[in-house]
Amino acid sequence: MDLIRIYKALANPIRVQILHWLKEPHHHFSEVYPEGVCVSDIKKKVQLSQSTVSQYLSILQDVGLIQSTRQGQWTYYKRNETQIDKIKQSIVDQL
Amino acid sequence: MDLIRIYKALANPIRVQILHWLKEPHHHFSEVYPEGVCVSDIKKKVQLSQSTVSQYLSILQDVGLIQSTRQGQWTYYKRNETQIDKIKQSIVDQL
DNA sequence: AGTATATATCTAGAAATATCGATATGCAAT
DNA sequence: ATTGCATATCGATATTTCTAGATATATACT
Repeated sequence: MDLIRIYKALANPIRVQILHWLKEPHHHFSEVYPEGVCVSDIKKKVQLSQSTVSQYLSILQDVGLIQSTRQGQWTYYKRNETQIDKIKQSIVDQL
Repeated sequence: MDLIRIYKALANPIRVQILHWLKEPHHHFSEVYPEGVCVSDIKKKVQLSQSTVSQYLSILQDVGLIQSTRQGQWTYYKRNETQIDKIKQSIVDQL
């Protein structure tokens, strides 16, 4: 687990915001599937282009904070709580 | 407590390294005072210029991870464990 | 006063990150 | 096959971070 890359992923307010929304998706998105929330619904809530949102989600996924499921033309993203718990533990241990 | 600024401060391997050395300063530095370790001793261990090291320490201090004590011409730095514990708690709560 | 040492600050160029528009890819429906 | 979405990727530019050298500041010692 590369903590530096994780800190870099978290060093952006929008990415942290997205992570926060996904904590309680039903409070923040109208359409929530077991696989998560689709990119365009996340895009609606941030004032950023589709390409930026897609990249942000990739960055979060690359370090394990979220996971994706492709279904047809949609990609659903949700938090990877198991991994997040490991990351938290690692931060607490290492910091 | 501004977590984004904290994540930015931590998004650099050298700064994290310094923080780690200061966890057990006696294991990593020959001269350790109750006020901490001086800048030039830290500089000796990283292959970076004095100005960069000084700036890195400022960044860490600005977000509360370390604290400094000026004594004569020396500035000693050490971890701010109280604040670090609060930061850890905040990360665990927010993430 | 003059010199040496430790640290901080300023300025600037290089490297990395942010961000967008355009394009590509893949799927769905006609 | 073609059209229309949803998402991903590419290429370019703007912004931020990294990093060093030069300079400033403060202290210590002759």
